Amino acid sequence: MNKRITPAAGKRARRSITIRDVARRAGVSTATVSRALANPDQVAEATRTLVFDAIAETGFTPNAAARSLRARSTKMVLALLHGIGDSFYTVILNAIERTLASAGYGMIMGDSRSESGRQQHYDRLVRSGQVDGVLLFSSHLSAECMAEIEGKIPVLLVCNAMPDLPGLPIVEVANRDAGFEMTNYLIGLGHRHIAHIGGPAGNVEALERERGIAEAFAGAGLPPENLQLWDGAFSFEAGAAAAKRFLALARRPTAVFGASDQVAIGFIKAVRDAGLSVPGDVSVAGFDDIEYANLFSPALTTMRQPRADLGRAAAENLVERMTGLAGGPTRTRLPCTLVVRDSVRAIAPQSKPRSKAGEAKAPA
Amino acid sequence: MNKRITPAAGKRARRSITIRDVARRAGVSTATVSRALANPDQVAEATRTLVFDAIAETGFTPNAAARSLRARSTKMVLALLHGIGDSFYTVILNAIERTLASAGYGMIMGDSRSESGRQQHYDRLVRSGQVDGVLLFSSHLSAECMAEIEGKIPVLLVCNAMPDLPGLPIVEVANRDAGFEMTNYLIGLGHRHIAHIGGPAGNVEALERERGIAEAFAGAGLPPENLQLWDGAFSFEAGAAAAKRFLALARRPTAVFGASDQVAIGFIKAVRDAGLSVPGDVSVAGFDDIEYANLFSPALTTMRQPRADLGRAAAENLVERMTGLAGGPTRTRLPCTLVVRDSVRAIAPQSKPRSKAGEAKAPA
DNA sequence: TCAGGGCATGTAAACGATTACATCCGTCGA
DNA sequence: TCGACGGATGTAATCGTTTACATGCCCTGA
Repeated sequence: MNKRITPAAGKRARRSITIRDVARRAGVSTATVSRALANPDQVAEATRTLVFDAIAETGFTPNAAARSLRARSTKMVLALLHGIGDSFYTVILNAIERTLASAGYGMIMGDSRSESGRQQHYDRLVRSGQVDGVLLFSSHLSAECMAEIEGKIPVLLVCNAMPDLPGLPIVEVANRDAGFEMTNYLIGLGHRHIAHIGGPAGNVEALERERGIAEAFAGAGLPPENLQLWDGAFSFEAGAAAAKRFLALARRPTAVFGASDQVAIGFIKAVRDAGLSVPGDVSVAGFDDIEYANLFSPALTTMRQPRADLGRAAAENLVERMTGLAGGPTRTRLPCTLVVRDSVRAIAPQSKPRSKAGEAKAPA
Repeated sequence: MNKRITPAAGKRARRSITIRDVARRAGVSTATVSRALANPDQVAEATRTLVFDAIAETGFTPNAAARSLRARSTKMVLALLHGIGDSFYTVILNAIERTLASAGYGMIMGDSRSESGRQQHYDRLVRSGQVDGVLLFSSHLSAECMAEIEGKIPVLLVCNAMPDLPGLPIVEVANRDAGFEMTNYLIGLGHRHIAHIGGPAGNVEALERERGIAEAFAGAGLPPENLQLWDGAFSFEAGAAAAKRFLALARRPTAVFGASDQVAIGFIKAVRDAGLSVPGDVSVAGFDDIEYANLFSPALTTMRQPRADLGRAAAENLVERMTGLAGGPTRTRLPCTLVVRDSVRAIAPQSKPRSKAGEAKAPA
């Protein structure tokens, strides 16, 4: 009953506990142990407890490498970002990790900034069969790599459509609708002259929003020249740059809509440094609803992206694909919600002497 | 010379390209291919090019599972956090990923919040030999797991000393010095009544800082009752709670030092909601220098933690341990730097009628 | 001429699981 | 009573590398 430890045992590098040890101890074959672990109801009740006891006594944990080698599956997912530091993604990642873990998957995090052959590093990672699935946030694998794993390893885009990868499934936000709703809100508050600070050049998500913005603008019968769509980026700096542009304008928009909260905050800071007040002199809306949106002064009116939901949806969708269960929808769009705070205000009705006789709502 | 593809080849699930294929193509043995890859100078020049050509032609990538199984090393590291969403850690993680990747390691990110057997999940991950090293941020592996991997898999703490795990190597910031320096700075500005909003109960890092604070206070010959060390946490809410406490005080400190920027911001928000101004009525300093410290109004005076350096140091240290190269120092403390912005101001010399005759410096 | 020492390479045994196939045994229906 | 069947288990091949050991060769020094 008691295990004797041979005198030499302490000396030699102790071999790890394998399925054989368990099998021997339980008096069964390794096949039975493996089955007891993978399909418990395939082995007889009595044998099963025998096996589980032996496992508990030996402290056995199946070796992941051996398992992967034989079963051709690693239970790992690669999440590839472009800059891990971006606080927007952390909430999404959090939800992804949670969902993956409860499905038994681990998450490898990679950053594909191109310096020092980083992309090559992650190419190799997936080509060497180290992951069962890939989540692409704002970055690519190489084209060859994508071609090689096509049909073998599922790839899913998160919040970042890629025009050059049309076939890939994607989980994102209903960008058009979000742009539409925010613009309607601004128009409803009396704003007739609006600017949007866009995302980085070519960003499909931001373009979609602009589409929604333009549609709302046109839908309200406002003249297109009153809508300015500036190019930008999702950064603070882009907000500051837009502010410079804004301040130089002879006739300034009464409301500015940023492609992200960071942009909006950067804009507000810069515009305030120039002596203007927000929302006194100009209303500013953001996008995303990051943590600081509510802590900033003025607290930011913004469109909330349901980041936890996005993460969960992405992970669930990917898991379905990895387990071969048909796979969820190929394009998932979750709705945003308008969050009203202090950085946007209704416009005083002393707006420009209007030549066209439009509406004439009574001010509050 | 040309490879003929058998008619059936398209039908059957195509076997992956193995080292055998390369060996056959190059006319050498698999051992030679393996050697050409691992120790290029062990094989003759001519053979080497033969092998590399064959690799290029076949598009071979070594299978990670097989390699790990045989070589007993996965080139993977687990970074275990307690809440991935914490923006403080993302910069550190960024640096870690960068450093690990350039050393050929991948990074698995895990969150050990205890819900739904998460800890068990990551215990299993490391026990199954899936990683070569572990970085612990603010969380534990189970005690049994720690015992099991002791001496086999290096574990390193990052910015989070654990009183119950005394033996582990750690990379952190020089907390005592940081507390000391900030306090001296405040005292130098004329503050004689200071409060510190501490970290969560039992947090060693925050306690170290308090030690530095108390030493600076005592060193300046100030009465200990003028220093208040409140318990708290690193969150916004903790800042707001501290504000409530602060506002209820009959005689309020003139400077409040938060254990994190989030705490400081939470404090400022709450105190301002109550009608006070910062730094007009009370000076507030933070800790960390997160991104928003500079964007907040007033821009936060704070101690900067060199997060990128911390990450790099941690990763480098761990890599040394994993490769068996003796291993870096067991306790690394990087210095913080004082960042002066707008939330702290020199105190007007109309301070309380002092009973004790202390110093009598001339005001500026 | 030959032993011996390197070097380059090949042979084949691991690594530790999964799983197709074989085997055994008890039961049931005819 | 016998054959068929099916459930539980065992046997052994397999996954794709790495690496200890063996081999063959050339060269050098005695």
